[in-house]
Amino acid sequence: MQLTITQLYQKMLDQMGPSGWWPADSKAEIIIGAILIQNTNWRNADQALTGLRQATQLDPERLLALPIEKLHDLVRPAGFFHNKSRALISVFSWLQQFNYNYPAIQGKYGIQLRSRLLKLRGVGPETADVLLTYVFDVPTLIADKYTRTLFTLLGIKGLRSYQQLARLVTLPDDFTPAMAQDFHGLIDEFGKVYFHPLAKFQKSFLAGDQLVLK
DNA sequence: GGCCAGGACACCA
DNA sequence: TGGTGTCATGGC
Repeated sequence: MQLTITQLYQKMLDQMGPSGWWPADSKAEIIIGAILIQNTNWRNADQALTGLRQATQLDPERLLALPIEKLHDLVRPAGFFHNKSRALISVFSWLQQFNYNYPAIQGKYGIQLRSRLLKLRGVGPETADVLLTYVFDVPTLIADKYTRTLFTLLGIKGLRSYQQLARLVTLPDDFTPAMAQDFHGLIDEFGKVYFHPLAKFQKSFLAGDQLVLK
């Protein structure tokens, strides 16, 4: 059957229940997790997150106070430890200027917030959208690999890159932050089950569905 | 032992 | 704008 974005979200929610994403106890933990998970599996990222929690309680000030060698050692299990350590320092140093007042930052930058986030070292399109959605409560479609795979299987063509999907699709105006957060969680949870291997999609509750963009 | 996992960036045409 | 190589780790 034909589904709009909103109907797709509703169907996934009905079938799967709320995703509970992003699983974290604080904004800082979401930010750290979003950086550690870049091109890495969650097992590796979680190892690094656990180490950082023991060392800093995931407190930004304590993280920024770590000697660089110590930070490298803690981030190492997540891979790309040079890049990710630098990204953590870049993001939290910036946030520190605003005393980690997330609503104030969102208010200051408004719709320019995404482009501001993209200037931070180690923050690309996907991480920026994750931060917008889960840290700043700005509903955003996170056009990651799972989302592109799912949308492609639902009949949308030309989604080879992040930008291609991000340009093509934006969330409907009636999407609340909670809905956008849950939607991304549902897509990734779905992907982990049904895209290994790809053929399993044909046995899923979305088999045969087509996505219509407006 | 090769392959992959919820990217970002520099460099090139 | 779009394509390619590089950055690192741990589990399967």
